[in-house]
Amino acid sequence: MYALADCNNFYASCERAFEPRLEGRPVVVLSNNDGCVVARSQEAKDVGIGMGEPAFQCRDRFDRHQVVVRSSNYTLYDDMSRRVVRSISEFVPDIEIYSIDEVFLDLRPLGNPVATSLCQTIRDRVKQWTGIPISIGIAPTKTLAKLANRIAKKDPTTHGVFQLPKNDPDRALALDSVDVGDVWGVGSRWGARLRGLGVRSALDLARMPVEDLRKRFNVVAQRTALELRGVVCQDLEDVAPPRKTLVRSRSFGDMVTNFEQLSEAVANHAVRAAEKLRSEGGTAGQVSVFFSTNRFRDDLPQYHGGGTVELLPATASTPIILREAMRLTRFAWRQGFHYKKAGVMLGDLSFGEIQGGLFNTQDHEHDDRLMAALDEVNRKMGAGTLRPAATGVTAKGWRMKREHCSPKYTTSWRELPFAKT
DNA sequence: TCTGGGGTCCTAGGACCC
DNA sequence: TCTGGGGTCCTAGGACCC
Repeated sequence: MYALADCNNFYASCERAFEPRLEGRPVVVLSNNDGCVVARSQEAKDVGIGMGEPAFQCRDRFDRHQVVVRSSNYTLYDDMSRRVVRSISEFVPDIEIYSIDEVFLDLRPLGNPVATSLCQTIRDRVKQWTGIPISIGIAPTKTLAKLANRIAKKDPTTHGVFQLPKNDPDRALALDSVDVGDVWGVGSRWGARLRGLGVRSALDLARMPVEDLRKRFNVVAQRTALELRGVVCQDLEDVAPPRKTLVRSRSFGDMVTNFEQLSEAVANHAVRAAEKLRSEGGTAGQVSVFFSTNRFRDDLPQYHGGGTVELLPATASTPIILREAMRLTRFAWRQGFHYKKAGVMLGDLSFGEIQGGLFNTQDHEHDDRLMAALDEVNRKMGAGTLRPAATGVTAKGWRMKREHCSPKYTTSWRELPFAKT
């Protein structure tokens, strides 16, 4: 048996955990740049605010229902996520961290009869220790655990924990209650195509001939259907496979029309990407730069530019990555467009042993020591204390909007919450 | 005026190898 | 009348996830 523990309305719940007065009120959290709604409390869902809706289209509803609006505070959410995971690991050692708000649990070593009551205990403790409400679904495959979790969230009689029934008629009933588009692995495109074939529910999908799915869709769709039948196709990944790419990108607060501002933004992304890569102990064999205009502005000419170069030898050195990123930017730059977004992607990553080139006689020790010193200063004195001049000093034009951000309650001494007596 | 950011996997087709 | 067989690697596009 597997279980999926999923935090309810995670970002909104994090905001609430430190501001109890938000309990019972509609709360939404916006994406970077205060652009779209990315999390909603139950009350916000109830007044019809959709996932992913642009904030400016919700303004009236925000006012009408006195919705509490927050910019996203990933420093807080990352730390709260860590706390939730640590709490769950006290009870179940074999886990897979699937996303910032989801954890798969391997219940196989534990035996079946205790599963539901154990998960009920986990749910209560996580709430008590972190303030975050979670729901847990229990089933023989990950896809079914996802489905069971959905039922645990929707049906109040489950009290947040639902184990998929073992006997056939009851299980069929549960599967039939879930829309095919809500199955893990079925997105909006496949959902529409499946409905066109008369497949409405998770049960219909489970009963579809898998060879058909393989032919019409692909092997991923076939696996999804098998998992719905209780055939394990995806095991728990308790050690995370090394990442293959690392991206840092942002939309700009305002449109950018001149080269200096754009290259400043790219420089910042390059520096942050290199820092992140070093913090994970990796090196990159490839760096890409990309920038683009605002795709929603049909009245303006569109342009997507960028390029990629190899890094030989692979490196995580800020000066080298920055130099290459700046070269790519100069090369791909076109005058006369209104730019809205830029980013840097590091690829061909390796972790552990660095691949040395046959003709590489360069000495990296100097660079490694320099980067270690840089990271140490920034760790002690605050991010960005030491940085290349190319990253600029004003962030004019491209700085992102973040007008409703809560404090870093759990990671900054200066921002600790106060309890008033 | 205002529309996020960061990932993975699969498939098909083309280039290239012997 | 007639033009092999078997492979790998890379890329772009499309789908999915949170």
